[in-house]
Amino acid sequence: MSRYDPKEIEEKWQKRWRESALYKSLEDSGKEKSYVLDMFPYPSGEGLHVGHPKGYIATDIYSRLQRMRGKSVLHPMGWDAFGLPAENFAIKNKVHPSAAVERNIARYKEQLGMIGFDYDWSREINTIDPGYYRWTQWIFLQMFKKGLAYESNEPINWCPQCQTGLANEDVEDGQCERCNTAVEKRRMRQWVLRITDYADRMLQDLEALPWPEHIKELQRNWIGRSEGAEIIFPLSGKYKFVLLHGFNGNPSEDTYLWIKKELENRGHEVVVPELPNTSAPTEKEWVAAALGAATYDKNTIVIGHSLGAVTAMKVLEKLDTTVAGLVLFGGFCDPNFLDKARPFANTFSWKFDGGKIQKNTGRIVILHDRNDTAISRSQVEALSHLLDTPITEVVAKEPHFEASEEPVVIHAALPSIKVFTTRADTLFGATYVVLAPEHPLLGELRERISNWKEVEKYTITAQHKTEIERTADGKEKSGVELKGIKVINPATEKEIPIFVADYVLGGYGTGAIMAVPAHDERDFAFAKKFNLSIQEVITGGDIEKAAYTGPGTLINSEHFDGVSSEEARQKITRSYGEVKVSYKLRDWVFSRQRYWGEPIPLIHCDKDGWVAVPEKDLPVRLPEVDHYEPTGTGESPLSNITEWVNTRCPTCGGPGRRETNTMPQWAGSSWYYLRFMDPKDSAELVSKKNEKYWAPVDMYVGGAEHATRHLIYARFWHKFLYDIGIVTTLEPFTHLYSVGLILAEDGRKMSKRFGNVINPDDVVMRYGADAFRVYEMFMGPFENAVAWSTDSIAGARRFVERIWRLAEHMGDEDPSLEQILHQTVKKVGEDIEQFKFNTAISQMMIFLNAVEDAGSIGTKQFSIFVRLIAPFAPHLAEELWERVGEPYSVHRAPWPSFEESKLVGESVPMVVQINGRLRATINVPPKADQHEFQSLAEEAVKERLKGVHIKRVIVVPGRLVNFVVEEKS
RNA sequence: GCCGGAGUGGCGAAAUUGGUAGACGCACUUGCCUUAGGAGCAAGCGGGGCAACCCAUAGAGGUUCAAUUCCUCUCUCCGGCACCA
Repeated sequence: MSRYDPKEIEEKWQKRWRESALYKSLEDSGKEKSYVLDMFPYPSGEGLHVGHPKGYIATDIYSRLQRMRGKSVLHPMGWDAFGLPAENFAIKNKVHPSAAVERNIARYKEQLGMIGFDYDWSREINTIDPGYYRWTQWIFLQMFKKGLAYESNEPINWCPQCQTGLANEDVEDGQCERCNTAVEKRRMRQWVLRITDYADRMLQDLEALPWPEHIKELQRNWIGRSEGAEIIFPLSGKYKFVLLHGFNGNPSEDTYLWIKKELENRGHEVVVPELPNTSAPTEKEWVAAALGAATYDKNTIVIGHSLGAVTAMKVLEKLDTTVAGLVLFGGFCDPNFLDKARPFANTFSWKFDGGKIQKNTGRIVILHDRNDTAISRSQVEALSHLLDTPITEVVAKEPHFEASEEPVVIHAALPSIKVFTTRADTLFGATYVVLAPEHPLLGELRERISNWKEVEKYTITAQHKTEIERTADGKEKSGVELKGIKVINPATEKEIPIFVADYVLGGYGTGAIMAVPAHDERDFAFAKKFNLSIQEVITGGDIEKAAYTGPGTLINSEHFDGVSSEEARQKITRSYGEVKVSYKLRDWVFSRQRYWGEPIPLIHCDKDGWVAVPEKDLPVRLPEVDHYEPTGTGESPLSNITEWVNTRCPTCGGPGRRETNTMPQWAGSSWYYLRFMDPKDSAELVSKKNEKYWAPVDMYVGGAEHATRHLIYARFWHKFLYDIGIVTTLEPFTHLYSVGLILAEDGRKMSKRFGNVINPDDVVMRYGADAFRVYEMFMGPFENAVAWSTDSIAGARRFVERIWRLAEHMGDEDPSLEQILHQTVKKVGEDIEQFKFNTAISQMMIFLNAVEDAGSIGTKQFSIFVRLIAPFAPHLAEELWERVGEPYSVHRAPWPSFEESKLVGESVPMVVQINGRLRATINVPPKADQHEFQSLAEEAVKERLKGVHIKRVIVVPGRLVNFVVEEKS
């Protein structure tokens, strides 16, 4: 037999596999399917190092086993080529990203090709392909249409190095995950995806997933659900309310009477003027009547319902003074109603001076009833835009707030601070309230805050701090009291002070907390520093020394005294607040101010606002440009391409401007696994038929670093696609393993920087692909991080060569090998299923040792063994398969089966113990009965049992006999 | 600080309804073969002891005839989150 020459046989079989399309995936085979997937790479300029293929080898072995088990296998590969890594590489090397990507992909394919993977390359996809990103854009549009994509101006993370906004998930320790630059907070226009709407479902469905526990735990922590209560702390002070009724209304309607009574009960003054000619109102008459009915000053809050809201705005336009608040419920600023036209469309002017209204008003509230029958969403959005005020969406008791009681209006009318707490039981101990520096109420109350300058300075400083500075300042608390205003603790009814402090985060809960210094460590530190009162309300600690955060019994809490904190939490929530759930997960900031990404398919029209690009016009192609460097201004480089930006509004045909931000790196990878099922389909994202056949991914393998990014995003998109009927499974990935890192021989991470990178090409050249594959799988448990060892790979090569030489020792079937062969068949199959490749290989080594001891192996036995090794060393196995005269290909040969009866031999070793200590090992027939085992054991240790008293005998059939003895006295 | 996971020879590790601790491999030692070997073959390889045996799975306790495995406490390492109310 010839010398083992891996290069020769590997090239030979790789060519043959390619030419015979051996690994082509078919959906109409009538077979059971198995979808095995690797997290597809972004093709970086550095090429692969030996760590990258580890996961690919595992899926390759797994998918080959599935194929031999008679399944129809989908094991595809593609490229995640949009995003910062590719773009930064291109900028650095002064090439166009698309050219760089093309070059890098060619290199990757060459490297992957050498290792002998069973990918079906006819299904290759690339996220930068317009035929692909057309569907990425399409998914975004479906989200936009469902209100899951929204425009926001909240402060977000900004990386000054990459010059783009980032999602929460892209920030690690306050640094940009890509370039480790400290991120800043920056207020800018963004598209944001409402991933938090799916938080609960993602959490719930996680439970049943058979994923590794550590990955599930990472996701749970990242989503960070906590149940608590929202409690309203009203601002102290008395107001005069002017309540303006609507079209066809009058002051004695139940709704208005009820609102009036509720406010008066709280000690406020309420005026409800009767507006004239209510079935044929005119702006002139109504505004005059409203102005004449009351004096307006800084203690006035104007409430307007429906047309009364329009009147209220007109009133405010005319005032020279500032009022405390403006509350609009069922309001609008154009007469395009959902249901029917109304006669005042022409008797009111629909021009408003939004700036003036804002200037004349402290606090503006726009209440919109989700079920309103007259007011459309776009009408409220226009109103929101006019007054630069977010919409407060609620569900009224009756549509358009027409029930006899509408508590949401009272809540909105009274200036108050809503806090989120998980410790409602400590409400009586809340001695102050703290707002986050971003809290909108600060600006709204500026007229009434006597130290506004100081407060403003603090908030600006706090918001300009980077996350690193904010946490580096550490546990040292800072903050400023809002002088001149106070809130009322709803439980104690006492006035308590309000602070602004950056230990309260704007993005979490309501951005405001009730501070309970006696029972919260942070509040305790803050109260000590500012000398605030500390009120103990839970027994069990010593609040002189420290906050007590444990459970206990309530004290100083009026009629709740004596109740356990557990129980009080529910009771107090019920009395003073409502149950609420908060998440650490933030909505997904989805815009990037960079060139190399999918254009967001929206057009802005002055008349219609943001309009979706019609589906027939997708994809919105990324324009070819010479200069694509980031602008740094917060605008995407695309904004400079006027001929691309300027377009027509798809709705009205008027002038429109394209959205110039692009999508983040994670967009294309959030659904790519679906496209592999049907990569060429131009009519559908994925055809119903193919989705039904292949989905979900049965086995998914990739790095653990994706647990809180890609795997969260993909699960979110999948659930959305489920909701709109594109996919039929609740989860995208059934089984998941995270691949353990391969470290360099020096124990550090492999990196160009350290000069310790090992290149797979060199390893394959020297040891062969099969030895390389076996070595990587034998290094240790799949999920462990292990250091590369050149010494050890020689062992893998030795193993491969010993198998090669086995072909020289073919003879008659050797019955002595039967038992161990069947054991090996069983173990290798089971271990591959469980990703325990290291023990599968060790079992094959044990078998090989046994064959060498026996001196020869039968042809049939050899053919079984070749099939076992085929997933691990596919080239070697194919060559040996051919040499023993079996028909092409071993990779389509049936996986061997084992016989239960052959797993056990004529005799089995059994342990004999005395007092639990090993005293003999004997061979016994496996099927003997208890007494036989015992007497055989007794015989073996006869001498030792002389002169002792046997108290007890434990017999584990076929395994062990233990004599419990004591010295005869 | 909180939440996960782990700790077994010189090294990677194996061993689960509790039942021979260290399989398999690397490195190492000795010998054989060889002009030569980064090849092959044979033997050895946790510690102590001439031996019978004894000790040993991070440490301490416990349950059990029997514990790497179950329970309690402590220590160390890795990963994640981190002022999340």
